[in-house]
Amino acid sequence: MLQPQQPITGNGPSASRGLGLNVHPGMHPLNPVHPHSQHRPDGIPAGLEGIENGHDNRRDIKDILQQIMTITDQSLDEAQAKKHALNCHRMKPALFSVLCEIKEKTGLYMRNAQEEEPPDPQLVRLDNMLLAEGVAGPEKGGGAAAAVSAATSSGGMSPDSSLGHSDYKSKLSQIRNIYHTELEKYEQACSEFTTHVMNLLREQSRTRPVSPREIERMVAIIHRKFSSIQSQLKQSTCEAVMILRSRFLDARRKRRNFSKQATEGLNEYFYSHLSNPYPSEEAKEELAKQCSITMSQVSNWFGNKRIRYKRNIGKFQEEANLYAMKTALGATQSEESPHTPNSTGSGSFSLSGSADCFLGVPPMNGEQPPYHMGAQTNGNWQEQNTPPSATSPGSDHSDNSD
DNA sequence: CCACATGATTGGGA
DNA sequence: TCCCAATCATGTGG
Repeated sequence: MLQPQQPITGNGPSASRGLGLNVHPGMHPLNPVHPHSQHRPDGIPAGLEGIENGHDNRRDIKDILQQIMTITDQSLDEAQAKKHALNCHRMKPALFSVLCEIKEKTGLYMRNAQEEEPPDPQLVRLDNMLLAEGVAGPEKGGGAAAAVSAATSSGGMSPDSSLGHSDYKSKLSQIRNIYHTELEKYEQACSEFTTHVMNLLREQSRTRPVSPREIERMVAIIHRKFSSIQSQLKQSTCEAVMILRSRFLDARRKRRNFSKQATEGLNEYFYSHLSNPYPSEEAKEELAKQCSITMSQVSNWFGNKRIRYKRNIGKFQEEANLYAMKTALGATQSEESPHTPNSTGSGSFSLSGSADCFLGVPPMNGEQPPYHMGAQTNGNWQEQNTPPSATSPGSDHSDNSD
């Protein structure tokens, strides 16, 4: 493609002697001038004897540039050879100084002002989450276990769910392993690529000015690129963990009925405070402790209970009677009831409790509802929506609204 | 498998 | 923030 009329395989001595930095003042890196301005005939070095004017000089440089530009089109061997030839070319120092000049003029040196990259908040979030889940960070095994135990304790699950735990843990460690191998791969690729680029730059620094700062900057750019890939890995790992979590730990999906004692305790409270079945914070806490469930579960339970009781009082008559009897028995047998006072401000729980229940529980059979729960429930908490009596065909609590 | 029970979630209101 | 009401999703008994 290019036909150099002159041997580009200039020998070392001729190169250093020819266009040596000290020969052509215009080419001195410390005092660079534009390449096209170097046409002084008296500056012609020994290597260019035979060429009389600057016109040929320009041709010379043009040739070199062309060779450089086309070097990528050639095969590796070819390019390698050409590279070597160019490196030894007598005009190389001149080119170098010109490049220095261009670089200085275009201010490339200065462009590294912004190098403090702010930490990506998204990445930080992912890192934190992976750390919290026990995927990232040191192998402590505490992450998964802690998460599981937290979920269990809050769910009030029975120990039989430990089966799910081991499954969860093994799946999590699987994710963890994949994550770490991938991460390692990325890191290795990153460092390989970095060293490669650094070597390249170092080599290029022979022909063009490359400051260490530039190398640093390039390394930083490479790291940024790789870290964006890494953040994708982290993102997908997070997603996998979330899916795993939701599958194994989502309380809703893994709903467990409360234990019999827990339900009993809750029902006891409910029916003994039927007039105002809204446990205070302290009462909820107490119930939660007593039933080994969380406070929000207590709240949920009471919310569900109230609405379902209200919706179909007839259906709950029997249950109400049962608990009324229970509390009544407890109250009569021991004046001091074992559980804590309610905090509804209604004074002594035992009294109010039994009162609540007794008021509306005359007979023992819940079949006929001759008594009206609504009557004794002075609280208006259930008076509003009795209209849809369709749900309770058997119960005649239609008049409980008064 | 079906119907019902039940704990949890959600959206709106006060 | 609590509660209600509706709804979801699972548990359970027949």
